[in-house]
Amino acid sequence: MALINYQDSRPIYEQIASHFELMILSGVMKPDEQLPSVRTLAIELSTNPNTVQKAFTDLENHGYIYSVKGLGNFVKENPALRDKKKSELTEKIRAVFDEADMLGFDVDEIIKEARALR
Amino acid sequence: MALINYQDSRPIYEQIASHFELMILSGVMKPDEQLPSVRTLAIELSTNPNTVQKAFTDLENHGYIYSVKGLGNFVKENPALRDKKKSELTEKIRAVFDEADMLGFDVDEIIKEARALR
DNA sequence: GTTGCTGTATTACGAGATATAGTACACACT
DNA sequence: AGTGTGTACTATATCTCGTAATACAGCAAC
Repeated sequence: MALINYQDSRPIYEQIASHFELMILSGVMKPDEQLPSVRTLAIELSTNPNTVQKAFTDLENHGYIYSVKGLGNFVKENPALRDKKKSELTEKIRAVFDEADMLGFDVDEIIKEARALR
Repeated sequence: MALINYQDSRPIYEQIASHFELMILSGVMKPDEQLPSVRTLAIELSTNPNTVQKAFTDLENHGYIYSVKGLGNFVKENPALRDKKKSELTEKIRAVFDEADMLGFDVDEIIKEARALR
């Protein structure tokens, strides 16, 4: 699994956070499951412990994980997060629909083409 | 029309470029119509001429406008741009569909909800 | 030709984000 | 005690974004 991509313009800490966000929301990582330690992951990704820590701090602030000093970071039980994520995706779609409308594109056609690409 | 929004995290030059991109693609601004001068617009937006110029340079590089030294910047005739923009919107939608799939969300339901928001 | 508008180029500076590096301390388990 | 964990802090470097000032070049109207 390519956790981060150096060609990606997004900051490394954000890519790390996104990765675990996906793992948690999709259920691949279960509640109370331990995340890799900041030092371990930093070595694995050839990056810096501080960068990993920033990703973990962000995840904690968003309710995805909790941390125990001396023990590690763990997946947090938080069912509401799935609904929140779904709302975010819906809003993202709505914004694109709006833009398509403003430009006079047929939204149904765009949906159809997007599906054909998969 | 609020051309730029200081609450928006996007850089000012990008917001300016997006604004005129929309004006041009939607047909509100016609081919050979003149854009405001870099100095005028800079004053109007309480920003710097260099910031406006960066937006205009980007627009020129993307084929939206052409510039004549001593005269100004003008909308370029370029019908292919609409197709390009449509492809971009389609790709954006496709990416969200993919993410929704990965998380086990029902794409049809998200589409329905997105439409209900408008 | 002068004036006044336009675009363009260049340099400099500052603030903030991103990332690295090193060090230190606190806590938990064995 | 030793090891691995999270956390905090400082310092440094680089890049982006934006501002600022200046200079030069081209077009049009007088």
